[in-house]
Amino acid sequence: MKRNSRLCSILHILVHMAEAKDSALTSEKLAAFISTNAVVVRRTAAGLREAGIVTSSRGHQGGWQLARPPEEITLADISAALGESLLPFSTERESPGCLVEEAVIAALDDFRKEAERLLAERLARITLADLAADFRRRFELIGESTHAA
Amino acid sequence: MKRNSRLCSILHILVHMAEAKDSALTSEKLAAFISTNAVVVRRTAAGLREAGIVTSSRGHQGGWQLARPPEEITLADISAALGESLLPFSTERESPGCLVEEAVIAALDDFRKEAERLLAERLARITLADLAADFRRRFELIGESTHAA
DNA sequence: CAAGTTCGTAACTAGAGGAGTTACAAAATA
DNA sequence: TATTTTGTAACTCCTCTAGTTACGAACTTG
Repeated sequence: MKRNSRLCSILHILVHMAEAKDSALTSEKLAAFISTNAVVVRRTAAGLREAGIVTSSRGHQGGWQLARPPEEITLADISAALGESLLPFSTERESPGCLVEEAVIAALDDFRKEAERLLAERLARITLADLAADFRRRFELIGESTHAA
Repeated sequence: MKRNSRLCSILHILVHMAEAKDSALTSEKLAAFISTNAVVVRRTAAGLREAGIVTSSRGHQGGWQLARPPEEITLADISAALGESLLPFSTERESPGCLVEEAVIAALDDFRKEAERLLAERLARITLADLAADFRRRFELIGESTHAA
């Protein structure tokens, strides 16, 4: 898993979970989908579990599943669960008391607030089911997938 | 200068330049405003110069100035000159041929495109002159600034 | 023209952050 | 009970970026 591609990787494995329907997928299998390590998957997926997006179970036949139907999971939910802002610029005080800095920070904070609202609104329109449907459309057109769900 | 605060820092020194009107500010002075090193300022400001936002001159009385009136410099110009997307998530292929991945990447790329358009549109509404005006408003209210322009 | 300023840039160091890895305990199931 | 699988801590490794040092080039002023 390369840098800054967390959202992309997570969506990838979540769509695989959506396709797997009622059977659980192990961290090991999920990790293979995105060419990474099982521990990395558990680590990241733990955040999704806390957000109520996936569930995990141990032991035989254990693994990961969606906690609710993919129609009810939006990209906004997932993005929020990852806990990082999509706009990761920071507005930290460097020169306490400088009024120029205060004006700049005020403007940027306003912008960030508005921008995050806009982005979340857009992301909330896309569900995991939409992605899964697009996958199936591609599958029917081309007829193969290197690693089937 | 702390991580991910480049836009904020750059705006800070640009507003100082706007306030300095026709006299050039040295890298040394600009660096002090944002508690960093003169070389770091030159490095970053070089990008702004290439984008036609600032000019630099060497020797006595040399330093940095805005290349055009602050009314004509928008935050969108500056953000673009910094060369980094405000949405730094990446969509790299991990599993070539996987149709799930293709569907995810297609959706994210669409989202990114639309999001960048929206953000640029918002940033284009704010000019350096707006920030400078807000600074002066604050200055008149409180009446002091720890490091005057 | 000489002295002093200031930028331009290359080269290196240092530190932070995140992924990858190993190891092992805990829980679940067959 | 044996096996599977998650949970998590601890560590290494890699990459990115800021910070720093050093020195040459360009410019101004007296």
